[in-house]
Amino acid sequence: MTTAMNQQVQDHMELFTHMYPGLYTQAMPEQGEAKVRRRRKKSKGESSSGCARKRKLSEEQVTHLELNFGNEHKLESERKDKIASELGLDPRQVAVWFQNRRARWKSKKLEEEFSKLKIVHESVVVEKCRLETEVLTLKEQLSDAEKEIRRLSERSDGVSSNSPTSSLSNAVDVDPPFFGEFGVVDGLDNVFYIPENNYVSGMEWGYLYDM
DNA sequence: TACGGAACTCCGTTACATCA
DNA sequence: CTGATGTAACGGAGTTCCGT
Repeated sequence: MTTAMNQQVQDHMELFTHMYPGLYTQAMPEQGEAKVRRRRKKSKGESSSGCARKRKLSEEQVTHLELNFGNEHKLESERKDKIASELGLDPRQVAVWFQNRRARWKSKKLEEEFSKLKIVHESVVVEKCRLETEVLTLKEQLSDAEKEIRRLSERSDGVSSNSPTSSLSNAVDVDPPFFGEFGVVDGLDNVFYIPENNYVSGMEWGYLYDM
């Protein structure tokens, strides 16, 4: 359909609304009838049998409603009547539009919230994987370190005066261990290992020594 | 204070229009 | 023609407010 035709149809519809303001509410019961309302039934061929119905609001009406919705999502009675009279709609239509708009807004908001949470969840999963890998690596290193300690202590059994422990300890007192080396603070109970792929900054190194 | 009714909300659903 | 999608409108249940 062309734009001109669209405009023509819209104009026609607007005129129609002004001429028959009650048309779209004819199926709506009065407030007192609320409790005896029945489920709507299919109305096959209703539109083709001369009983014209306007299903879509005009662009102008929607724009005006959107503007009002942007200001305030809730709709007080006075405001509803005002908007309805401004747009030539039934107040009930305005109320229904706001209700549906709130529902759309809510579901959109939920979708956005879901997307955000999904991103956070994905990054947490990645971090968890990384930490699990790190734990495995550290366990391996710990096992190696324990083996090395055992080996050194076995060797030191014969040479007590010049033990590797004391020499390692002396080395630590002078220089921090290079990456991939063992360090010892206050004896064998505090042997630690600096992996080659682990960056330890000067500050962190200081904390290690403060332990 | 308790109660009933009007008027509102939300949720789920239905009916219809439109489009690919 | 048909299925998917968007949206106006409905039905029901719950809540709030107000008069009696």
